[in-house]
Amino acid sequence: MEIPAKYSPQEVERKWYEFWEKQGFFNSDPDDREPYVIVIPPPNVTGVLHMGHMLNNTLQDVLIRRARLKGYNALWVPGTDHASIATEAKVVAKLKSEGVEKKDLTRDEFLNHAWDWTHKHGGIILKQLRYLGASCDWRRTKFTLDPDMYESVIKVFVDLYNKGKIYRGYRMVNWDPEARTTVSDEEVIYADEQGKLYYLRYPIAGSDGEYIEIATTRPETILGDTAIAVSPENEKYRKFVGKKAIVPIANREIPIIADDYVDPEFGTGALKITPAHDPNDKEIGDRHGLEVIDIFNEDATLNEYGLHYEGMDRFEVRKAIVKELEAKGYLVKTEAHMHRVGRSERTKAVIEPRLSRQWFLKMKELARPAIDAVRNGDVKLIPKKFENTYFHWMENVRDWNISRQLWWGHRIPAYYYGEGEDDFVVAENLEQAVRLARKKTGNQSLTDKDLRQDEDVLDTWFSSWLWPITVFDGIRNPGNTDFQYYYPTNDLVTAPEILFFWVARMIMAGYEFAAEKPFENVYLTGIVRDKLGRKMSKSLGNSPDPIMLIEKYGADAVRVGMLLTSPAGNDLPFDEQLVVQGRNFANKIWNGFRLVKSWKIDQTKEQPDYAAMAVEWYRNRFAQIFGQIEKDFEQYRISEALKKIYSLIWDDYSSWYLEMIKPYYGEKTDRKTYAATIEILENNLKILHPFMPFITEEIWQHIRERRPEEALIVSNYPEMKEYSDSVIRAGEHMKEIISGVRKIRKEKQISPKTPLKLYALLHEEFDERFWPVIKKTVHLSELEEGQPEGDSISFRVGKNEYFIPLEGLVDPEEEKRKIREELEYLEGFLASVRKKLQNARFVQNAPPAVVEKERKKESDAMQKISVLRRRLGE
RNA sequence: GGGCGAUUAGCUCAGCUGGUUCAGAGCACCUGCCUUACAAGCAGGGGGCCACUGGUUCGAAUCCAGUAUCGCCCACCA
Repeated sequence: MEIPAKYSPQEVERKWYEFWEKQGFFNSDPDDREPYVIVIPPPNVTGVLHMGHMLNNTLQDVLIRRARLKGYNALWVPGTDHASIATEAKVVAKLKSEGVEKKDLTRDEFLNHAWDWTHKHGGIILKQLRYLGASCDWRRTKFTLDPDMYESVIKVFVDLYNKGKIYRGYRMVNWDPEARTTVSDEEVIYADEQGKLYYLRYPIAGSDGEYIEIATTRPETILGDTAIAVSPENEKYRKFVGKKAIVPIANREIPIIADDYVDPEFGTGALKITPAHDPNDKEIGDRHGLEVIDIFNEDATLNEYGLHYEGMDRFEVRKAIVKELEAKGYLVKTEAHMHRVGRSERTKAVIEPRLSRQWFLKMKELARPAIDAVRNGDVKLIPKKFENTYFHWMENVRDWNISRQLWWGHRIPAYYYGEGEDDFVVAENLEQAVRLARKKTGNQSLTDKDLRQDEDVLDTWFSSWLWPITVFDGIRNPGNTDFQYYYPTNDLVTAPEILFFWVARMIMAGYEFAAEKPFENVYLTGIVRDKLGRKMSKSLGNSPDPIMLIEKYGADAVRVGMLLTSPAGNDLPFDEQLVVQGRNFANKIWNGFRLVKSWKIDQTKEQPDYAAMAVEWYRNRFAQIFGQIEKDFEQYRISEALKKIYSLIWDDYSSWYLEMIKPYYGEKTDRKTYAATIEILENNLKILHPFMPFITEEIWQHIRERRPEEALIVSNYPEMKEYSDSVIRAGEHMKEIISGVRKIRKEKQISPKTPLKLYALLHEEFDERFWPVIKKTVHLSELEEGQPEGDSISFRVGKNEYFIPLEGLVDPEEEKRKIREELEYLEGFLASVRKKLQNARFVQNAPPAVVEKERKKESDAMQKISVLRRRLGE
């Protein structure tokens, strides 16, 4: 069989993915094994894969594949989120481009369009995950608007309502005038923006030219003013309190009140109060029983309270009204002013605080068990630093506005039968609603025709907070086998950006609806950034297309590239170079395999000593590194684990082990060594498989014919083994000897083909079983103890001295200079050790083991020094 | 404004319970090599006052305090 010198991942990856899926290796059903479960953070149904998903899902796949190899019943549940605001915005935009306005459509018509869109674009991202190698149980794919999911969400709403945790409130909410919906606090992005502070004078009613001066950033809202507030401490304004001021232009009289909220130092010390358009003003208004005048329409144009500005946009009005105020002499001055402006995460529109009737969920009680869970370690956040942020948020959690003025989503199951505040019922369906409404009103003739369902839908997160429960149907049918077996799940891998949106709320939902945490560990990834440290985004165009990367370098390479430099919680500065490194690694592995495969076996040949030793050494080395890798995994140091595997395979296995056992040119290898090498290779493949599933499976299947159920993906993970420190230490010594010889060859330009003699003066023990390995690896003709006659070049490893006789090539002065240099260093070192030992306080206070160590250093250094002195003939 | 975290080689980061397994890795860089697995490679090499200032200690990259810079989160200053 001809194996190409360059590994080409493209067909290989397709082939094995299809094979795995067809064999059902991704599938999981309850059995008597211990389950290991991850639920995917459901991506937006119409989204496409970006670099953040790549990182996220690679991590999940690594964890799942490793668990599968370790014999767990591993399940990774995939799915998508309906993403109400994002998807609706896309559908609205698409319709608009076709000349159709949402407002001209009925709800059903619009939803039909939305479903069309979803069917057309939905699931692309799931297909893309397959290219990455994601080993999800695709049979279990869920969508948050699936009928069973929908039903669960509604059931939860009704339940919470009946428990008194959901209420309707007339509240100040974040209004996105472009999407014409409320958005949650978390969906508002605040940034400092340059604005202006306008100083305006309001005449005092009934006075003679007296006025009070206020400062505002929003002059257009004066039409909604219902008071002027000053600080009660403020001497200057005390005389005005209780009097009335006249709103410019509107010419309405409004009271002047005193309230502690007002900072006498800021602006003019007097504050105009517009309860309809500012949360603080609303609070002040509530305290003082002020009128509320809402001057805006849904799209933030002015309504009839805007007088002659009616119909104009808020920002145009701002410009216009400033001119009018100036013309009429009300404007005192304008100052530049930096202030924080909130914008909608989705539409970027400036958020308008708006009073409206919304549905809220009380959070305080729900938060309590979720706080405890993290505090007592039932749920662990990785890295731990996020716990502080978590607690801070949870302890100051505010009620959650769960209604959205959108159509795409779970429709709020409230049914109205009248116009009154309380003329509604909450029920799982219309039929029940009728029953409840009849009971509530006492009107038995009431029918479904008399009921109107609430027009709004629920916040997307109101369905995703149930995700780990609903994917197993744990709301509707908590007794079912899947739910009993798989819940709670094990690990969750997600971005810290949605710690509150999603993770915290899932923990709350877990305890509220399943009486149990939803997962044990939350691994928070970083943000993928570009080389310049900018967040990758579509608008910047700095994000590579992950699918293109996979096509160019292979999924294995991309996975390695993503993981090489991404410790938990740290941002990942992505550079295509990392993927190149991954690709090169794949090629390295491939060629290592080609080498082994090229060896011919001599069935009768005895195993040479060097090979026996090489095998022993590598097995020990593997056991050592494997232990470290397992520890890294326990601590979710996945990047570290990968780096260790990378170096084990590249350095220890390829550069050392394979070179050590490589048969002499033209010779065959013996059976025993070959078998050991295959076993070693297979173990390497097993620990690498979670990171690079495709190439490992490909090689695994090339090693020998295997039945389908013998595939690597479902094989068994290596066991932890004891290893010999002394063999590993001697191995390091050996590496140094070999490097020493190579260095001399290089310096003296001696071809690797020229045999050399090596003499060794051993002042400390060295495992002599390594001699044959050294002899072979650096092509020695002879190896003797002692010191050679005549000129030679020497080097030192530990306390031992090694010499290569090189008659005529040696410059004795040069040799002496090297020795003196080394002596100098050692003497300096010795002096520093002695200084420590002569310090009585050190000897007294330091632990005996440390002192002992220093003594050993001292004697070692002295020995080395005397060895070198002798060589100088001193 | 409040809180949290970071600062180690040109870049990205390890360095866990203070003591040569403490100054490390990968990439990048430099010098040789197309050596019969791999130039997507091999062999070798240079490079750091561990942000700054103090403190604790026999001993500090590591612990403490302050300063500076950066990042993140939270917050209603018009």
